Amino acid sequence: MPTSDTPVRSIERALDIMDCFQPDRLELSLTEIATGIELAMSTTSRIVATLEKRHYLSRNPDTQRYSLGSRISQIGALGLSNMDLRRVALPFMKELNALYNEGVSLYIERDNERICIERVESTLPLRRVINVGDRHPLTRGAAGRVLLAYMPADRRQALLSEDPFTTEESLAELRHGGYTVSLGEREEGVTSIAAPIQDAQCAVIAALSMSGPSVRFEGSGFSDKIAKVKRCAELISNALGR
Amino acid sequence: MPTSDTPVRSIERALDIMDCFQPDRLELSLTEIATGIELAMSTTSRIVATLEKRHYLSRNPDTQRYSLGSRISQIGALGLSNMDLRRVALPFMKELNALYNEGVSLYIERDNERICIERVESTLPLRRVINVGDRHPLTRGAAGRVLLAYMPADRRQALLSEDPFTTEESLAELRHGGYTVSLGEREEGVTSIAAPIQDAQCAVIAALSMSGPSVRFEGSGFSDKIAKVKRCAELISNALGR
DNA sequence: GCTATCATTCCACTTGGTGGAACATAGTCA
DNA sequence: TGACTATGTTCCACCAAGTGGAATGATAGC
Repeated sequence: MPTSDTPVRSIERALDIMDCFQPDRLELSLTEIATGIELAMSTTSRIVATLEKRHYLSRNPDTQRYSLGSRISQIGALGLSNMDLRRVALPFMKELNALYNEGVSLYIERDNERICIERVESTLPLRRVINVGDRHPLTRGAAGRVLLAYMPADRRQALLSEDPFTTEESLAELRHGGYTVSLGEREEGVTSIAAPIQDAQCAVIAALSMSGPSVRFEGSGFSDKIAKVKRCAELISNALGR
Repeated sequence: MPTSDTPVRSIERALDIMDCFQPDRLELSLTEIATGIELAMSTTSRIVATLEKRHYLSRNPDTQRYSLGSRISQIGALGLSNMDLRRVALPFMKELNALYNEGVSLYIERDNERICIERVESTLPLRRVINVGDRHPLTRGAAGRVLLAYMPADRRQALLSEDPFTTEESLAELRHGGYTVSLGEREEGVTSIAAPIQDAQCAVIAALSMSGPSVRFEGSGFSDKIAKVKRCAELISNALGR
């Protein structure tokens, strides 16, 4: 944190209020909250009302007591699913990046597209630039194909009918081989290798991809790169509890 | 919200910042945040620094970009597991309460004790008062016995060796019958009937209990009450996806 | 080396945020 | 049934917390 600054007091007080709620103190009265954070009732009331308005707290109409609101669950779900996945995956991604100095990225499926949620870039001047938050179709590109391969069949078929670039045969092959390769499908001159990442229930929740200029992927080292990408995805899956 | 009050502006701004993060915008620069909430860079920097200090946001040291912090996951988990269970259970609990006008409560296990996370009280003057947040042992009382019965055997045996009031035989009987009864075990003159609540994976995650003065539980209607408590617990389990 | 952009720090200004007091409501008890 | 207590709401005078513009620093790209 910037050294010259001090935290915003009102915001700290609001966070103090949210921190009052614990596994054994899921519901609190206004007085309990005020006592817990050692503030005047009027001050507490105003801050609590602000949090309630924004659904960070909710008030039980029967007991008039407060508990954490639905917005907490929403942003918590946002944090839990993707934050932990990214945090677990990042060290492995960095290792893979260090091996070849090529871009390594992590994709999940959202709204029938894939989204990059983490990436480690190449430091070489010629590189495939990828940004966290970038959205791409599922039907084109190696990482998209991985996510597509493990989708429910009806959803997959709907997407393939819209863009029949990939076939069910090649997706079956992917599931069998545990990886796929894209040669310039989305970007001319770019090669990508992608493999599935599984969670503790063996569900495919993400795709790991390594990509870069095709000129650097040609030659005898290609199958070594494939093996390393698959291995990296396996290591991430194991770290997630598979 | 109290009508005369206005929300605390600084707090709303902090919440606005947290609301900037979306499934496809997991990581944002300071400028992106400032643009998103239409505030000066200096103001944004100060608010962001406050949230970062409290781990509601975290800064990627490599990219200098922000994402939701670990504290979000923590309080989100607090909300998700118990909030949803309570919300799902409450309508059924109210129905059971309306049938007999006796106290109905919901318990989960935490740290080898049971905690009340929701309750609907009787309106009769003579009633067994129960408060959300109350903690009780697992070895005494109907709801505790339910949670005990479905614990891992080693943990259960450790608790039974400390307080051998209940036996493995009676717990086996409970598992077979799907309910248990307490006649004044924790409170003289109080009777409780409890049944297990299961989640989508059939794991017992909570105990439903109906309790009140023993004088109102005596007589021919008792087995009717038992059946209704079991049924209520089943309905809740089904609503949770079992 | 220069430029543009992003981020940090500083500080004068003002109004947002404060808490005490008054008031309202509900529950308890003799 | 009235007095008392506890909880929660509303009001408002006061002041310092919070603000944003300006200056400065850092970094990346050309």
